[in-house]
Amino acid sequence: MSPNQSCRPAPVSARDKLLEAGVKLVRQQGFAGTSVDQLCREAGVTKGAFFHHFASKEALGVALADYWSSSTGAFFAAAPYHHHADPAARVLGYIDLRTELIAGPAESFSCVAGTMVQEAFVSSEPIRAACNSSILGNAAALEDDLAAAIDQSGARGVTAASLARHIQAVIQGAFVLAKAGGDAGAAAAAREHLLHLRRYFEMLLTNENTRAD
Amino acid sequence: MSPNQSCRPAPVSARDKLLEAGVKLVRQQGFAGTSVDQLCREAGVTKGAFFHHFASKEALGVALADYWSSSTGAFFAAAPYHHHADPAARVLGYIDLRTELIAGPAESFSCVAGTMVQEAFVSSEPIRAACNSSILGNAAALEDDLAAAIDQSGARGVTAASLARHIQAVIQGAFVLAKAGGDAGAAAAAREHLLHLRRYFEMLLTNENTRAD
DNA sequence: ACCAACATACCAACCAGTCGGTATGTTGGT
DNA sequence: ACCAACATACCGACTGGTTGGTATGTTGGT
Repeated sequence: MSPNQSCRPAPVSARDKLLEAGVKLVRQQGFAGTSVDQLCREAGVTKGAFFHHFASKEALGVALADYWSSSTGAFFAAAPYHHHADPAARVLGYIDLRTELIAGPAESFSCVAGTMVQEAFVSSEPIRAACNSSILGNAAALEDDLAAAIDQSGARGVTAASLARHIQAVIQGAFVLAKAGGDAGAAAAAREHLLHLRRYFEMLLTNENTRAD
Repeated sequence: MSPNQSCRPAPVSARDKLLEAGVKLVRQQGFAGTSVDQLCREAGVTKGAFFHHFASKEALGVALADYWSSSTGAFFAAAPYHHHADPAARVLGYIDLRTELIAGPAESFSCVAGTMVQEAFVSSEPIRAACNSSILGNAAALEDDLAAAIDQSGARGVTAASLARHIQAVIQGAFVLAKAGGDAGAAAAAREHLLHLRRYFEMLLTNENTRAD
């Protein structure tokens, strides 16, 4: 869940500017660590505009998760990995695309929903639910391909839903360790986790042992 | 990194009480979302005591990561999985132990360092470094066993250091998704990610193909 | 007598949220 | 073509409560 800033159109309305500011600031400082005033300053709008568009700071959090969902969802839906004929190749193509997207400092490739939910899952049920939908939405987009790949390879003991969620878990974990590691080599280290994930899926979905039965 | 509350001795000094309060509150609300007043209330001490023991809120964050490091480090060092003769069995034993520790609501098994670093990795370099040490400390404790297991199995293309860090990444990712998923079934879903991790390691370290060369 | 370990009282800055107001449409009756 | 009625988008000063942090005690062990 991290197509970077440049692939979204420049925001025009105050609402869009606030959401873009939210993406940037929440990635850097988290949700609680970002004040409404800061968001307004970053967006270049006033507090009046903020509370005209959002009933509360929490409401912006929910809207931010939804905004994140739809912009990343659109990005992956349009990606070329869907064109592979083989379903396993489509799954590996997705993992490769996610790997390529990891570059630069952690705050430029990490996930807004994953960051927000860590702080808000107890204190705000609406934010928790919105972040869950965002992450699960990314997972759901892979389930059909995974189901077909499992079917084709004859892999046993795994379900498409579980594998789809696992991909998201590894990505989120890679983001956490990248943040912890600091700027130098954060992206390279994060990519390595996706490489392990890829190897797991290769063994699971294209191994001759499981394919044979 | 989550031996639960009950396995630590009851805190006596105000400093220890504050650190225990920090574990509980940061897990639930994150670092920025937890105020000094709240920490004092939870610990049953006054603000004077807080600033007697910690120069600032940031200093408590650093101390909290260190406290978390040493208490979890001691827990895993004493765990019985070390007694397996086979190094691969020791690695799988660690993963199994981590799996067993996942139970109840997410705030009772999630990682303080992983939660803190998500918010603080830009705004506080000392906290970022302390959290990184905490996570890497857990990884380092596994490296010798992993190196031996790789050596024994003949697995190629992986290093002990990279695999050790990958285990921590999957654990952190499982925590993020557990928080997002909400109370119902959060633990069971998180355990499933460790099952995928276990399967990866089984294939990598005990597979006849790689073992044969 | 001294000092670490606390407690109490307080402060300036900042917080989320409110409110009265303005500028710029849009709509529908005549 | 005109205008009253209403809607939308935004402004920025303001408020009451909270924030991290400080200054000044008090207490009990040695």
